[in-house]
Formats: sequence, C-alpha cells, structure tokens
Amino acid sequence: MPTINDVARAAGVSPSTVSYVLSGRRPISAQTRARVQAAIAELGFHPHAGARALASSKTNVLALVVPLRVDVNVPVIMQFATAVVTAARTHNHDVLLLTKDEGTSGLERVAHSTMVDALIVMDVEKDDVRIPALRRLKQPSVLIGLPADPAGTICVDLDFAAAAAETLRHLAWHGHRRIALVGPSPSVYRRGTSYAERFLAGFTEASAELGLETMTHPCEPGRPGVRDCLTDIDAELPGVTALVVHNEEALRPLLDQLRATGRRVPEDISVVAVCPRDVALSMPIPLTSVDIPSHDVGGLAVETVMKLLDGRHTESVRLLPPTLVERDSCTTPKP
Amino acid sequence: MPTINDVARAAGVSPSTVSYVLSGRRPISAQTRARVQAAIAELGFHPHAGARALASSKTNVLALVVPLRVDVNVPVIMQFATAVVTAARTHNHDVLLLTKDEGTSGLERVAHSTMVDALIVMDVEKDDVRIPALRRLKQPSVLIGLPADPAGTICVDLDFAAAAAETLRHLAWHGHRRIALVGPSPSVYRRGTSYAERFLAGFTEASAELGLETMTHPCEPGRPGVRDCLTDIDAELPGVTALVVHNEEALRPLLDQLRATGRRVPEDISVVAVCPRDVALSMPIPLTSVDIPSHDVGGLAVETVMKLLDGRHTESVRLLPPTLVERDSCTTPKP
DNA sequence: ATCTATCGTCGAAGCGCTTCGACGATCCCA
DNA sequence: TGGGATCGTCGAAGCGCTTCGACGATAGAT
Repeated sequence: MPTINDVARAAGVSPSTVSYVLSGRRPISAQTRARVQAAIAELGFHPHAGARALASSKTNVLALVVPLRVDVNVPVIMQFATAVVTAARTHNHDVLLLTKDEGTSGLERVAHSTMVDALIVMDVEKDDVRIPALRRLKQPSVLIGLPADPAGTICVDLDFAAAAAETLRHLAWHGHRRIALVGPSPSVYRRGTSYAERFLAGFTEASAELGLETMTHPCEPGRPGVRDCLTDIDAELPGVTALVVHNEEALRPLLDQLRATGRRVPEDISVVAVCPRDVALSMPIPLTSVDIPSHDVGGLAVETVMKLLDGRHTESVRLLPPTLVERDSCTTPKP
Repeated sequence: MPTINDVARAAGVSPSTVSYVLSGRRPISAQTRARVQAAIAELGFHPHAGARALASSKTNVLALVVPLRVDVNVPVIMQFATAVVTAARTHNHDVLLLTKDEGTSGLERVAHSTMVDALIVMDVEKDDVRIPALRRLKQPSVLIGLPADPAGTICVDLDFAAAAAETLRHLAWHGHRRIALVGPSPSVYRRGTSYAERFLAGFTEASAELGLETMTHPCEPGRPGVRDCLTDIDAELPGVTALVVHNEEALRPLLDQLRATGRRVPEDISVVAVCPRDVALSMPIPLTSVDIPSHDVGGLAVETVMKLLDGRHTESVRLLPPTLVERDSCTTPKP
C-alpha cells in the first residue's frame, strides 16, 4: 500500500502538497496538480482512513441504527437503510450499521471511540431512552421519527397526522360518512412508537372537522386478530362503508377476510391503506394508498446530517407531506 | 475526550502500560491493572478508533455487501444483515454497510483505504465480477452463496441441492409420484444466482434416484405468472399431486390460485415450500417447508471471517444441511 | 552464590495523514 | 517603482495509539 510520501516522492513534491491536491484546501498550480494526480493513479494510492481520521477528526462515516426486531415492517426498514446508504455515498460517506438492541451503549461506543461523524437513529419511541444519550454526544444526530419531546433533537419523518387527514378527506370526497381505522397492533402503541399516535390523532381531528362518523381500533397481527377487529368494527359502527388501514401486516389477511365474508372491495367496502407503494401494488387489488416514502425520508435524514456536519442551521422537526395515490380499492359507496 | 496519556497520568503509569492493560498482550500486575482500570472508568476513556487502526493495522470493522435491489427476498436479506451484525458484535467487530450496486469499486474503496479488516459479500452470482477483485484485496473475504468457480474463495450457504432432495424424499415418503417444481423467476436464473441452479440440479437428480415423475418450471412474479405456471404444469404433468415451491414471492398468489380453482391444500394437492420459517408460518395454512436459515448462514459467515482473521485454516466451501419441518400443507395423495 | 529466565514497566519510535506557519515569487494598485 | 496581497509550495508538528527493545527486579536452576 503506497502512502502519501510515496506519492510525494514520485511527483517530486512534498507530502503536504499531495494532501492539498486531495483536499483542495489550498491553491495548487495546474501542472503540479496534474503530476500529483498522475502519481496517485499510477501508484494506486488510497489515503488510509484511520490516519485521516486521526489527523483531521473526521471519519466520513455515519452510524445508522436500525431496529432488528423481525416483526413488522422489515421491508420498510430495509428501504430506509438502502436510502441512507445511497444518499450517504453521494456525500462521500459510508455507513456503519448498528442494531437498536445494543441500545444506548452502542451509540456511546461508536461515538466515543470516534468511529463516526454523526448518527441516524430509526424507530424512535415516544420517550426513547437513547435521546438523552444522544444529546450528550459530541456528534450530531438525526432521528427518523418523533419523540414526545423533540426539543434539542433533529427529527425527520412522514407527517402521519396529515396522512390520516388525507385519507379521510379522500373518502369523504367519495361520499363516505362511516369510516373505521384499522390501526397497528396494541404492542406498537404500547411501545410508544409515535407514528401510531400521530396518525390516530390526525384521524380523530380530521374526522371531527369533516363531521364524519368514525371509530378506531388497533389490530393484532394474524388472521384471528383481523377477524376480531372486523367483528368489533361491524358491531360498533354498523354500515361502515370504508376502512383506513394503518397496519401493513394486517392488510393481506384483512382483504382475505373481507372476501371470505362476501364483501367485495371496493364495491361493498372501500379500503385506503397507509403503506409503501410496492406493498399497495402487491395486493390482490392495487390499493388506493398514502405512501410511506422511505426513500425520501432516508435521503432527507442524510441531507440533514450533512447540513449539521458543516455547521449550517436546520429546523428541529421536518415532516414530509403525505401523498395519496388513487388506485382500485376505493369508490363511492352504494346508497 | 480523554486520551491514553490522560489515563496514564491519572494512574501514575506510562501510556504503554495502559495499552497493555487494554490489550492484555503483556503481563501487568494486579494492582497496576486495577489502578489503570479505575482511571479509565473515571475519565470515561474510549480509545480512538482511527489512532488504533493506524497503529495496529486493525479496524475491527467488517464490510457487508448487500443487494439493494428491492425485488424479492428483502426480509431474507435483512435477516442476513442482522445476523451478521449480531455475530460480529460478539467478536467485538462493527459492520460497514455497502450496497452491491457500488460493485467492484466499492469493495476496493473500503479495502484500499483500510476501513475494514474483512468483507462479507451477499448475493453472489455464478460468474460474479467482484470475485477477481476480492482475490486481489489484502483483506480476506467470505461469500454468502456459491460462484461457478469457488477456487480461491471462501463460501458459505445453505445446501440447496440437498434441500431439493429433502423435499422430494419427504413427498415420496408420503406416497407422491408426480411432482412439479415451481422455481424462481426466469430473471433469477438469468442473473446467474447459483442457488436456483443448485436447487434445480438437486431436484432433478433426486427425482431420478427416487424414480419419480417430475417436471420443473420457472415462475414469473405476480398473479398472471403463477396462473401461467400452473396451467403449464397441469398440461405437462396431468394428475400432479404435489408442488415444491422455491419462490417466496409466488407462494401467496399460488395458494390463492389453487383455492380459486377449487383445489384444496393439502387434500387435493400437497405443497412444500423453500423459504424462511416465518414466511411459511404466515401463509393461510402453515406450510411444510425447508427453512432458509439466514441467521445461521450469517453467523457462520462471521465465524469464518474471524477464523481467517486470526490465520486459522478453513475449508473453501461450507454448505449447511437443510432442515425440513412438517406442517399442514402436505399429506398422502388420494388414490 | 552465580547465571539465566521471566515478570512488570518504561521510553521512544513510528503508523499515515492534515494543517499551520513560513517563505519566495508574482501581481496589482498607488 | 515600491509596498502589500495573493499564490504556490514546503517543513514540521502533531493526531492517539501500539509495539519493540530495554532494564531493573524477582525467581528458579545449577
């Protein structure tokens, strides 16, 4: 492995000049630059990351903390991760993968040992124990999600409250008045993952504004959970004409169950989902849905980190506006 | 951030002694060790990763290359990734996440700049262009998958040929004689992902050994693909009593299609899947399946890397034996 | 009692890079 | 035509750690 000294010698310049060619932090004449670059290419020189980190206090590495729970949403998490890696690469950064179950100590380990310049944390909970720890680090961090008290943190996410409003507005426009929300499983609420509550709050508020008759119901995973959920909904809100489903995992069994009980979608009942585009498209009927734009959120997280890293100011909370795409699962209710 | 010098001063020893306490590479008296450890704890000292890498030529970081293609198998990939991260942590290593689409240059970048000690590469193709590049690196690497010519590489994977044999043996034992393989989509074969071919070869061979009447058919994704596939199978192998499905994505639509055409599983037709356990369990009927043990394979990959890193010898190709788990989708055919 | 290992610790020399200050050369404006 | 800016380059001082050789002290072998 050639070093910067080898390059310097080959190009007939000093090592510092090579460094300045590489970093562009000082002007270098065109001829010198060319000679240096030729030497670099010829020797196949790559700067040693550790040496660089030591001298410059910059690693060009981001930590990404993903939940490793293998329950719901695995594809979404993967989408976030690849979005983050791709975006990071465009800024010449690499990504160190951490799992959420290492908890606070994992964050502190990589931060204190200066392995990373900044952190991106997924699956943030309402009162996430990691947040105080993050605040103490010298490295900046961006949360994907929204804790109860975002003060002193930087957060990006989809605007789930607006997403809920959007689904109701769409259904109301189609003429629906009795609408039920099939929410995530109770464990998601219990865990305090804030998107569930934000969606719920947005749903309730928009329902009142639009003067709709609505109800909300969490939904346990699996067929029995879905069956119970639908039974409860029919009991509590008879004549319901539309469902808003904020539960990827329940989506498929729910459609199965509707079909099994002879209710056609969308003729007998409309369905609006909140899920990634490809999930909406992979269902027996392409579903009208509000997209969960993992790619955009991931990209935004990286952009925000980069802003922080070069000292630019950024707003504390940034929620992306939702987009509803009309497909085949939603129509005007029969009179 | 305190440095090793701060610790040394606080403990009244030299920096090298602190280093030896940390690494254990030289004997240190119990008292001294205690004083040093107390100082470390009190100051909250964490060694600087870059400095360490520079001085020791070890980063304690592994590169993991994942396919970022968002088509099939995303959950499986995620399972591999988390398995690798978890296993790496038990060996005090972290994981740098690379995407396959950076190709050869991504590998060379992280290797040449000494960001990682070793590489784990997923989604290996038959004549993977990255293999020659990997051979050139000074860092060792482990492939998850099996290229056409594994010479000079270290590979781990599930034994897909044995898995195919296992499915046929199980079905034959149940009394099935006419069996069709629903394979991955043609694009998977085209891409040269070797597990498809290995499964196919194992299937054909075992079929001959067991004296069965079988056929094989790739299956395009989506409902139409599945419908066509089933039509072809019925035409070519009338009276087929069992299907082996090596195509996660097709699994669900296939079951739907069978039901839609009035064929009950397992009463009218048996199904054995090759897929992760949780996929087999999430189907309308729990499927008899051969597990794809992502967790084990990922763990094995890390163990193998660690072996290589401390210079121990290891065999070139290691294929894990398959496990078939009997569930509810397979029974004795009606006479 | 002498010689040789071994133990426990220290000092110093790097590992490969960045960055600061310095310095001659060039340029522009008065 | 001289004075200060600016340009282009160099040298040297670290960044924080590991590791090698050295050395006194202790222990075991002869």
